[in-house]
Amino acid sequence: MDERAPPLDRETSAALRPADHKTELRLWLRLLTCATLIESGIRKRLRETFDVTLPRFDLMAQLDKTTGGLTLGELSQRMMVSNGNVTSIVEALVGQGLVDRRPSPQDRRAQVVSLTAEGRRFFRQMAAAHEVWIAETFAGLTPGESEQLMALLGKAKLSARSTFGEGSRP
Amino acid sequence: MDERAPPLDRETSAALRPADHKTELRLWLRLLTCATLIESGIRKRLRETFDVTLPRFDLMAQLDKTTGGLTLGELSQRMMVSNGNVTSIVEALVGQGLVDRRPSPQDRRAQVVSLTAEGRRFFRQMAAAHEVWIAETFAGLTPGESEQLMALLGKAKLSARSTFGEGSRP
DNA sequence: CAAAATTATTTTAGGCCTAAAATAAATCAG
DNA sequence: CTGATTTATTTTAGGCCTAAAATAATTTTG
Repeated sequence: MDERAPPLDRETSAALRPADHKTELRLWLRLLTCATLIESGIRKRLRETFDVTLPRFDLMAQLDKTTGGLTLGELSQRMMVSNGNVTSIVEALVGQGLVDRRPSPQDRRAQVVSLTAEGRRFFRQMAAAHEVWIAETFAGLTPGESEQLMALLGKAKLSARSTFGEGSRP
Repeated sequence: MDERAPPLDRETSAALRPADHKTELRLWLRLLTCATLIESGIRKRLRETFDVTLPRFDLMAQLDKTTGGLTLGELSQRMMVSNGNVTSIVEALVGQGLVDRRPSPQDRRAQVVSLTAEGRRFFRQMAAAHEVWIAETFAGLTPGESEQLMALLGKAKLSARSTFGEGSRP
């Protein structure tokens, strides 16, 4: 009996070899590069123009979207950062007088955070500039392309969520 | 003479009002959410499976792509992080015996960093798992969609680079 | 009701990250 | 060649971030 294995055809050997996923890898790197590039740019402009950090801006943005404030836990979930992290950012913003923090009337464990009048004024000013910067960032895409990108990222988000589980932010 | 201004038609009033860029804003938030979601997932798996941090994995990935190593400056540029940051990550990896650092023969200011044999072995093992995780992450997209997303992110990258200036990584 | 489990937050230890200042070596200009 | 500039890295000060442990209040369960 012939002991040698028969030669494998192309399909079979490809199926046995661990599939390579270079395409997905490149896609991930490109997505990450885009995000990092924009994030650094925005961070720099916020610092230079308003002397504010990006996490503080983000936190204020969450508060500006609501009426009546948010608890630390809600902030943590929406910002997709850890609980303890929110504690310290809020601490800093309270120190700057931009944010208010008081115990929840319903739940004595919880703290409700909201923008002060000054905080809201300041945030709105920053938000206006921020909006223009972001528009500039994507100016190289036609409206149709932006729409497509939005849709594809929506699919990617669902796909990623299903592999890594819920990571908050609706 | 009639003192009242004539009523503005829809086009004109839209042109006078500062344009709103809610679409681009939503696009940016979605891009950021995707990146954060995937990054957190990968970070967690790297920690649980290999007890390694993402920045260390990234640094080793850069080294694995080259022969002959990279200087700290090259690493900093390719990883899109600050110089001082690279110094400390390399420091940690040298301590773990995964990476080698020695003065450049050409330039006495520069240090050349490369993977040790153990580092390369370990990285290759991680890279195999990482590749599968990323493939899983994008499994919800058809090949055609991945290709489209890749192209659109390419345009977005160019556009962002042109507004924020070069942020390295080709 | 009281013990157990859950939930909201804070604390702790440690790593990542940046900007800006400080070193030190290489290159340039006269 | 020498002073001035540029380049590669390190150091410093401070902020962000996480995981895990600790508190404290609420809810669930037996």
